[in-house]
Amino acid sequence: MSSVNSAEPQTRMRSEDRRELVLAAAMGVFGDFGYVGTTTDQVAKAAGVSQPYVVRMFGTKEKLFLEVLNLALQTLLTEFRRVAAEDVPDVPVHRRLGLAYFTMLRQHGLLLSLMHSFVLGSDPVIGPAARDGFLELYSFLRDEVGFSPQEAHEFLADGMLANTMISLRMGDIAEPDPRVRELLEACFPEKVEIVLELGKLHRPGTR
Amino acid sequence: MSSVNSAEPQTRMRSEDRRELVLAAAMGVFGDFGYVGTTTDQVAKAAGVSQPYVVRMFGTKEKLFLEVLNLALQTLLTEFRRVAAEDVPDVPVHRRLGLAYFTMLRQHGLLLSLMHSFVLGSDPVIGPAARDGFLELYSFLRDEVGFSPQEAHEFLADGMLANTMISLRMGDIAEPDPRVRELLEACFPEKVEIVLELGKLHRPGTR
DNA sequence: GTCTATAGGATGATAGAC
DNA sequence: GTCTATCATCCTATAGAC
Repeated sequence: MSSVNSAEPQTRMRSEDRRELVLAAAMGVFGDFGYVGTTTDQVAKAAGVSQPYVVRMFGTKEKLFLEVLNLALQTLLTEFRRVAAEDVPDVPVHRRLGLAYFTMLRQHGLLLSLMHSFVLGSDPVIGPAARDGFLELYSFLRDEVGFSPQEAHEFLADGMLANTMISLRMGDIAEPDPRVRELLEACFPEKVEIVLELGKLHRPGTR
Repeated sequence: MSSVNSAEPQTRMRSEDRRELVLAAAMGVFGDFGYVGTTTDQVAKAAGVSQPYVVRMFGTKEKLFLEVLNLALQTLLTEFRRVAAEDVPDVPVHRRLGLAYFTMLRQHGLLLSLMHSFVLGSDPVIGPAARDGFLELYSFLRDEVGFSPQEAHEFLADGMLANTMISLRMGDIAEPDPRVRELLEACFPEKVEIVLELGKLHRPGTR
């Protein structure tokens, strides 16, 4: 109810801003360690606030994850919509979406958090949310992009394979196996470097 | 060092047998809840032994998971090898392997445990093991089956999509959305029923 | 809006008996 | 080979001050 006093110390922010900040941090941490593997304290540290404050803002860790999920999915869809609407001759939608997908990998944790939710189908709360999200994505491909069921199938399959290999940190430098490169080359020509780079960047510290 | 006394009570087993029993139970539980989400006590209950005994047998929860992983991968490869060796005219290897994959879904937790490991790339111990496993699978497809990189790509992509949708419990009855069926139909014609059934069967109790 | 202190509830692992 | 008892740790969430 009180308006923001601009003379306050900088550590004080409008709650909207702090919320976004914490959400972004949470997305990164959840992406690295998964829902169960993530501690509200890790999120707090990543956001530069105290652990109880994180809980205070979102109620529970579960609700925080659900918000992250929602944010990730909406961001993905928004970007897809933007790209799909562009009218680029010579480059089919299919390909534009694929490129956009790899661009999203730069948003730390976005696709990884989604992937982690997909694996939580057995959870009574997160499971239904994850299923809804997956279906929303499918419906987008069918209704808005105009993909046939088969086109959607192929697009999703490639997406899940990409997610898996990013989650696996296939680019981890500890793996000099030439097979890694061949595998990535076969799966995502032109995008090998991105995956390899992410394998290095996304190396979180030991818990 | 002592030989088994057959007069012992039935609750006493040869350690090899008990080991296999616990491993099988662990595979199921890990498949449902993931590595972090699984409790050694859940495994113990599923196997009908005490929690400390589970730890005693495998040292740590981490080592137990690594053994489950290894077992799952070897079982999968063994089955693939068997099927690939068959000489069935009119049915290409590609298709035989695909069918075998869905057959493996019956082994509770086998593919799900593998999937959960793939998502743990950031873990300093499980990550490398998971990467090795994935590469072993890829090498099998290339070297033993004779797939081209592109064929391997497609096979793996479909596999990961299948894993994802099984993990998501897409067949959950709480989701009567007709879209679910269309999606499954598009992705895995002929295998829709299996996926739906598993969505129902694999509903674990609340934790 | 944000923090410190802390309660309360798991959970992995150890000790030691049978 | 298997169990009971139990410790030590960690982690979510609450209470309450500033």
